[in-house]
Amino acid sequence: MTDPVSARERDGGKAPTIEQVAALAGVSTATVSRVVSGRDGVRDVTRTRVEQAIAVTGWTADPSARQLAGGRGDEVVLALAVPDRREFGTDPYYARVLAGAGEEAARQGLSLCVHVAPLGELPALTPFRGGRRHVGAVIVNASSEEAVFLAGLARPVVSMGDLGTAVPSVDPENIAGASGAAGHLLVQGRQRIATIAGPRWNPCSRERLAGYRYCLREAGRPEVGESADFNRVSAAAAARRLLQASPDIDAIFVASDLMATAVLQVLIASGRRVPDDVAVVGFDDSPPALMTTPALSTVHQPVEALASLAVRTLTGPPGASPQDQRLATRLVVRASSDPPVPSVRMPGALALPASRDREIAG
Amino acid sequence: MTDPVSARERDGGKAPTIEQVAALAGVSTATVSRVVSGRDGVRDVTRTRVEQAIAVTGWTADPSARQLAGGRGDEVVLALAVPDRREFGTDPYYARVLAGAGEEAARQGLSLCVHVAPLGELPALTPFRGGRRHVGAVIVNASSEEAVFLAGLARPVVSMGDLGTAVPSVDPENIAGASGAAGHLLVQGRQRIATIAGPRWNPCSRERLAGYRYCLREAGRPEVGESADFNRVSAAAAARRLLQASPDIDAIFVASDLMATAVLQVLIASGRRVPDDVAVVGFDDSPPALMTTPALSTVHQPVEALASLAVRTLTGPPGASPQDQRLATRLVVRASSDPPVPSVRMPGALALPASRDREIAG
DNA sequence: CTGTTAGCGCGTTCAG
DNA sequence: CTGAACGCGCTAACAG
Repeated sequence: MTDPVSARERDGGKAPTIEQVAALAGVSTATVSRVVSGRDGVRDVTRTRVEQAIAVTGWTADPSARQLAGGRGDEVVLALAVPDRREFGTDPYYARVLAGAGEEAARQGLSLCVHVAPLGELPALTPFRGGRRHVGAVIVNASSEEAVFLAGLARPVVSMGDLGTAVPSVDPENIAGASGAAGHLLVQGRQRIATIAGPRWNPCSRERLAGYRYCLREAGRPEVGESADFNRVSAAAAARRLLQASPDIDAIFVASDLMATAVLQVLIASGRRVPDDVAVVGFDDSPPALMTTPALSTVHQPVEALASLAVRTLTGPPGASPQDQRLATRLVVRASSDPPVPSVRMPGALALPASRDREIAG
Repeated sequence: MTDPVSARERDGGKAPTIEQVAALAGVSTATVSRVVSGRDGVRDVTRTRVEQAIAVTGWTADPSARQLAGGRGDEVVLALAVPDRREFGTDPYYARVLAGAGEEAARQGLSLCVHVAPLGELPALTPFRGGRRHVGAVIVNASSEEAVFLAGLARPVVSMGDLGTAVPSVDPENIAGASGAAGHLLVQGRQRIATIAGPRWNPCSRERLAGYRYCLREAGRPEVGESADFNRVSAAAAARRLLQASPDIDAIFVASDLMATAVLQVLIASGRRVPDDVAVVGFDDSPPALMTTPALSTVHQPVEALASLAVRTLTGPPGASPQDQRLATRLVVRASSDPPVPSVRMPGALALPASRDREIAG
């Protein structure tokens, strides 16, 4: 669209090298290198001459050559483990992770390389077999065994999802978020609040379950729940089991919005009204929460910001960040849990802890 | 999870080089290179010795060094242009593209680098500034001006979305798909069939509009429609305008499922019943189509397969593929357009052209 | 069939 | 403040 094309055309499709730039500027390649590296110790006149030569030739340092010669990497790896390959395209969570990580990487002038592997097979991915072009990797859904292995390799690793002390991690405040959602249902006067939890192997879903339990226990209410796999099919099955076992529930906290969309459909198919008969609150605040009728109440988690933070942790000075960084969640009340049941209210019920939110689209 | 770690630990964190492998196998580095490149002209005994040495050391060729020396690239670039950065995490289309492209790249032992740019700024992305590590780029939402520019660069480029003769492209059969959707509504006896089209700048949405128009014109019916931007907010606004201008419509073909979820909500909010008063058919067969109540009828397009095909076109011999490769779509009838209105039926109506599909979850 | 040699393009010493 | 020389790890020619 500007110059590089003509530059490339005239020399027969070959990219210019640092040597040509140096020649054109009347300096040595070392000086060009100093200029582009932003190092000091170059006279202003010289620097300007070099910069002009760079502009004229449209030269860009070849990443391969730069890295071979000892330069730092210029790619960050995003390695996602999924139970099923299709899950990547199906669960909006991953797209949000990618959006956040990609934006932060771009801001730092880095490329983002995405790799998807079956659960438990992260270490087999090519990026982990070395290569100096990677500055490090953000890993998603890793087990702690995989994490310790990967942490033993040369490059730094940050996990999305707490893995103990194996590697640094970033996470939403799952316990507080889940407990807040359950509290919201409690305050409405809901009597029998169930949960549909995520899979056991996932640290986030364990924490959300813990938050739900904590809240109900404090309130002296019985826990009732099923667990599912963070996908719609298994969530629908779990919801059916739940209704079968406890037909009298009047609220459900679901560990992800994607699962909640399926739960909603099962409830409606069973003839129940939402929120009148049963209230539903999800977790994530992902796009599907706005697509259902009624729209889903949910616990907002800042997935993009978490992914971005993970990348910054990777590229920042090693050991500078806390072991497990947490970002706040926020309850978003929509039609699926609003208005509260008009009947019973808890004595001394608090005001609703969150603002209402009734957008139809977005 | 096996040897490389110990290998890396004993030599002080430095990766082994081809030279060490060669020494251990008692051959020259050139022979090791031949073995890993799978070239013939190596005695079986020698080859085996080398392979053992590789296994023992846990060596992997450094991609930077390999490329500097003239080897082929090992990354494919996926460059997506979006009107708004957030759209990447919001529209399931992109996740599906990524899933398909990533799977194919992995199958070929290549890495996938994802870059997102604002509409019209694709050429500014770093991958296009050269670098021998890329085998080529798949571009999404490029304009034809951008495409001709990018095609002028060294590496091959394939577009998702027809761009004329600028670059090779892959596409679903938009016209047939859209026309089939409209035909499905026609056959049901729907009287006033509207459309909500996608943005003008997008070739796919232009083709879908053309398919809709073709079908209605053939049937001698009036066209009525609005256009929106492939997002929920603008689709909801378009739906409201449509209902205002033509309150008597009884069917809408929407150019994407994401938009259709918003249209559905607007219809319901307006007091209309779906499908009884108004039938809705979307396009894509993306996950959101299954999340609504009623579930969305839609035109299935094989996004993953298209992305995979785009990658194969890139990595295959240049010029070996047709300029614009098309993959078939398929109408999926769900509750939002089923059953047909019981009232009027067209004389000589055909049988429904597609199988029914009533899954609640997936 | 295999070894030797010569770069690939750049960062980084070390002299000057 | 700047330049000359070296080498990163590998592949591609050519010899043998």
